[in-house]
Amino acid sequence: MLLGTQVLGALIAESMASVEQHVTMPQLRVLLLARAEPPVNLTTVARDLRVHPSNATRTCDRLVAAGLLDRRTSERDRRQVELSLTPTGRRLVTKVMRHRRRRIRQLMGKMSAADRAALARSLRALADAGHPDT
Amino acid sequence: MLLGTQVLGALIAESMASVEQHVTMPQLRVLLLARAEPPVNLTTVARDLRVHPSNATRTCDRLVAAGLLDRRTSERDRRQVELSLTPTGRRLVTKVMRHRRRRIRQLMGKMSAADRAALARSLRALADAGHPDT
DNA sequence: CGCAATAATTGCGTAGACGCAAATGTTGCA
DNA sequence: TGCAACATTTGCGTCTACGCAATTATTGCG
Repeated sequence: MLLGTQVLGALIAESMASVEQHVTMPQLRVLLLARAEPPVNLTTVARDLRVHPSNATRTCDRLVAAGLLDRRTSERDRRQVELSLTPTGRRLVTKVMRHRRRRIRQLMGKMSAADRAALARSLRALADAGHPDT
Repeated sequence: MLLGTQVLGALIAESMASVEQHVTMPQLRVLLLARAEPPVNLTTVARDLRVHPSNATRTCDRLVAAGLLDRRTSERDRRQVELSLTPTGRRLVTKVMRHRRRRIRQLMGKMSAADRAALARSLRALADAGHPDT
């Protein structure tokens, strides 16, 4: 069990780290969050990353500066900001995910078709367990 | 598939990050490496972490300062160093792994027994695929 | 209206990770 | 022996992450 997560962990860490993608883990997490449920406000980001709001602000600063994230003040509540991906940001996330998918496929390629199918089923069950909503 | 890795990824990242354990990811990776095949030399660490040797040195500096790692010059080749865990370091790694095991068990607790068994089997197959030796 | 609560930002300080270049010590081979 | 190759370290500079305290802008309620 731990062995499996060891492999997956290393794999995910590697592709998530998005080595050549020029984004750090916290940055990628913000992008993923912004992609999942836009528009996101800063408090949500801070809560999700479990960091102080000031850090969330600065991480977003960098993403905005990098042209990956769009930050605008909300119409409904002008205290809040609305964060969403720019087209470039969307492309980058897609690229990172594709890279990750490729690595996973590469690893799984060494398994038998049956094992592969079983793994997919199991991970789906795990996903359902860990993320009941949606 | 990706969903599953998403869940596992978050989980692993969280427990690996070893939030309250006072070690960073690179540090933990060094400790795990040193535990897996001691004694490790610095070049190996640098290669494994894919960083410049100077960084490996400094990460080890911190671990030594923290009393988690033992660094001594090799007898056979006095250019090299031999890195190994101190008792404290060993205890810490054990603690981190136990924490991680607990989190995994907690998550898997929400799955049916059958799903759980299937997942364990699949991950073992994955581990074998990604790590044929041993 | 006035004021407390809320959202975000900014200034400030700290720590870790990282790369590069230069320096040091050690080994092994011509 | 002498020198090139190797292992590690040190000095230096940069970047990101992070927390805390103080500040600004905005909202909503008594």
